Amino acid sequence: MSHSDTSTTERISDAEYAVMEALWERAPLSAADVCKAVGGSRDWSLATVKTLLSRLVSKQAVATQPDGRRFLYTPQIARNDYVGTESRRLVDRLFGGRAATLVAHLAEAEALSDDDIDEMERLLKELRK
Amino acid sequence: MSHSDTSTTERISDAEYAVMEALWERAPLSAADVCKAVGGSRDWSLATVKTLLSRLVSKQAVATQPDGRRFLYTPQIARNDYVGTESRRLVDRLFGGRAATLVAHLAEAEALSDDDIDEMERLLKELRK
DNA sequence: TCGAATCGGTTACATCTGTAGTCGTCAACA
DNA sequence: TGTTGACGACTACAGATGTAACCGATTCGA
Repeated sequence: MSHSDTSTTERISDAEYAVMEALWERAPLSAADVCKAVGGSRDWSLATVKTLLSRLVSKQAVATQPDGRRFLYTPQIARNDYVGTESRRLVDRLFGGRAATLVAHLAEAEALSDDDIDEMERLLKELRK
Repeated sequence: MSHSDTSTTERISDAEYAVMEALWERAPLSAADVCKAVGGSRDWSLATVKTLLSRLVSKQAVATQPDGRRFLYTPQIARNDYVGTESRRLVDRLFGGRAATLVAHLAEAEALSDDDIDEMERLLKELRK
């Protein structure tokens, strides 16, 4: 585990993840802000958002910072770390750890755009350097 | 959705997935067989395996076929379809649908072996054809 | 200053998930 | 032929998850 130990890896649920997205996007937010921010994708009541936020706080995935009346919430885990962990999980689970197999599946499913292909080639060239 | 509509996409849980793995591997199996087959990774009682199997049956992810005394279970959804759907889910959720971004993350996390890189390059060359 | 709008915290509750025990049945063995 | 196993079906139950109402405190507008 060479990287910064990724904190106490408590799983983040789907709904919780949507909240994290909002937080990663727009720095420190109040519960109401988050509610508005995710309003597009999910139609949650403020109460729901507050529940998700407290759960994330217990999981130490976000930290609170008092701001007079209310709290401002800030992600405690980097989006990069989370995304990395999740990707790895999937690759391990579904493809025996072989990322190439994942790509093969996406390819077979025609799930790759020309841009995707271009970018991946660029990436691989970079890696090979 | 060009492929055979992937059935009523009921989510398959982690534990259920382990059972599916066994079934995908060794064709039609009895509950006891499955129990033995997954014995390596998970240490489940036969009862647990039976519960998971019935849930999978309700979800129409596996079908039963009477074999005298017992049932034989067979996957109803192709491993390829499942894996494809899950990969797509992840890419959509975490990378805004851009598979290249996934690869970028795996790369950054040094999660790609040389073999992975080789194979991906081969794949991409193939796709570009 | 008094009521309305906010806040965070607490409680609620149905569903899903992981894990397993119990029950009725039927078949095979003794 | 009666007993013991093996089976599937049903039941159980704690923890996670999705979704939200209620409550007490506070602040802000009238």
